[in-house]
Amino acid sequence: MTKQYRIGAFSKLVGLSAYTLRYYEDQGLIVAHRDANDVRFYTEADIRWVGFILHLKGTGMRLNDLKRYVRLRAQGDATIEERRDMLQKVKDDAEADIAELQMHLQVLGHKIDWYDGKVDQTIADTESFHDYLQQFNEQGADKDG
Amino acid sequence: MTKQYRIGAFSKLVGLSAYTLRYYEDQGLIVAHRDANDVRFYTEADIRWVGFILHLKGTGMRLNDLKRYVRLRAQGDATIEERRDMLQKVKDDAEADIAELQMHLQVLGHKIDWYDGKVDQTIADTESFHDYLQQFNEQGADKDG
DNA sequence: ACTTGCCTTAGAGTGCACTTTAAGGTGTTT
DNA sequence: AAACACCTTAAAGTGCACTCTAAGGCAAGT
Repeated sequence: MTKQYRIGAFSKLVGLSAYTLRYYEDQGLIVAHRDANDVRFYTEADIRWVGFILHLKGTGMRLNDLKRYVRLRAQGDATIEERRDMLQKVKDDAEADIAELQMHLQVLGHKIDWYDGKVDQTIADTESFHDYLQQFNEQGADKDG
Repeated sequence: MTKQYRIGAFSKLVGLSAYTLRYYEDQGLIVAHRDANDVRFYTEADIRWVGFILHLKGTGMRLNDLKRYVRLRAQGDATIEERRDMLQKVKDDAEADIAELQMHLQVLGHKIDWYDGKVDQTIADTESFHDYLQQFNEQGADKDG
């Protein structure tokens, strides 16, 4: 009834190489089904599971943590809180990363503006980027990161 | 007059190991000054330069691109536009990364909410995360990412 | 018959950015 | 005199997540 995919087709579907799918299986992240000839096949549910793995990886979760998450999942509902907390930490970390990234981007943006000023002469030839930056730095800035 | 720092002190100041500072110098990213005994020293201006390098690295710029940037910088004002364009690309890429990250984070957030619902019983024991997710997916969603 | 797609294990290779070691040295401080 | 901070070059090691090769073998399609 529900569609089945062998590793080649599944690979294209989820955007991971067949190598990587076997590697993830080795690592215990995925369990493939097998046909009568021991050939792997995957179903719609596996698409969703790999999709979720990719969301987790996409937020910066490491394979080791992913493995722990999968082990907890296998232990059933008793581990729901622990899994929730894992995800919360991943989320908090990712949000901190974004905040830091945006801080760096702000400086980058100023530098680009400064270059634009140099090119169209609205910034004096003699003004250094450091001096130019001061105006965005007037008060309330921390010294580092 | 202006303060000088040897590699150990400078290392603590900028948060890079002495190894890394020498490595960056090898790679042409930094030029250290030398005293009469060939011992490296750094000044306030070097703090600012390393700071800027860290902003660039912080937005995901690779060492190879950083090297190219530094080479262009050494060639003077004629390369300003090229440098501007490099930074713009780094910025655009980083912003795309953030957008993707936030997309992943949204799913993560939903999963956390779903766990919370399981824990306090506001979500039926039988409801799958996939079904739960559908409500945020009503229309206008692309299939992937 | 041959090609294609899949299977196995074990191990090597890749890319990036460091990080450390080895094995010698100089100069300053305690 | 010993400890400490620094210097050199060249090379090896680390961590992560793949990525690929080797060398064998099955099963289905053309």
